[in-house]
Amino acid sequence: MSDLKLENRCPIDYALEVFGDRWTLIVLRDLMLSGKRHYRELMTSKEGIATNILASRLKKMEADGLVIRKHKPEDKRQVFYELTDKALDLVPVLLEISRWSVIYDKHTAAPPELMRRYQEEPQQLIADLQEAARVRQT
Amino acid sequence: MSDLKLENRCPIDYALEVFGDRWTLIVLRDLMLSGKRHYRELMTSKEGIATNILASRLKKMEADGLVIRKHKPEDKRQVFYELTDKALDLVPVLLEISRWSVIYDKHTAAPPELMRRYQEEPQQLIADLQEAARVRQT
DNA sequence: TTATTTACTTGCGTTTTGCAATTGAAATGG
DNA sequence: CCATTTCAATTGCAAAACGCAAGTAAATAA
Repeated sequence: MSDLKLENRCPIDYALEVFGDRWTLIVLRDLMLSGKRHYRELMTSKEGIATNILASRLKKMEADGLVIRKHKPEDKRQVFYELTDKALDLVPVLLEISRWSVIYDKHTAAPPELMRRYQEEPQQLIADLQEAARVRQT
Repeated sequence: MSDLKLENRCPIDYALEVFGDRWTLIVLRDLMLSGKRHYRELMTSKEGIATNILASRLKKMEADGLVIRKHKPEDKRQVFYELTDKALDLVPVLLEISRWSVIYDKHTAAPPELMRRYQEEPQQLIADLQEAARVRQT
């Protein structure tokens, strides 16, 4: 309904539809690289996401197959968001973006050790970050 | 003035400020991979960018050091946008995003030959695309 | 000298965002 | 138990961004 040209879509265009807004990538970063899993944790990012925006983005991310919304059995109030393979496969994109930012932002706060590892053994770092994210959510 | 926390900025956050909106990445794609250089060419993207939005984005991209606005000597009406190294260094990001989209969008329109080359000799492909873009704008 | 092309700008209605207050369900404390 | 707190949102509203159509200025073409 919302998209009239489902066939032959440019890959950049598809990516923009899924995570091409100010907040989705911030949420993905926090889930994938900062180990956050709960709504209240995602609220604490220093970029200051508004609660209604966070809720709407998480809903869209679930619809797009990036996260799975689950309740904690021992406390049914609490919800945690599990990353799918589709989301975890964005780790290389996040790292490549970071590489670029480190070069061009003189005030960058990227962890030097992380970027050094990305330069020296990118494949291993990617696998490690994905594995770490997977372990967290079980 | 606009950014109060210039120091210690997350690399993802910096990237979002520079090209984290629906249209900047579309314009960069057209300039870098489709060989467009003129305003009128950028207007023809099938995503349908509005003329005022394109103008405002080009202005911001110039302010952010991604493009340089130049007049054609032989026709002073015409303007062309030259990519800086800062922009050309986003080629790996565009390719990595494309790699992801090709996997997860079943209606992808990515050129298969391009993606095959990216898999087999990524560094050479990146260099070739950057060189091709550089040659176009002189 | 009139028409056309090019690269925008302006005006305006619609949509999205940001902020604050509120809600409802579930757990916790007294 | 019953009141309070926690958690994950939702709602209402003002402000900003966006999308569309029309208009403008400078340069070239006819």
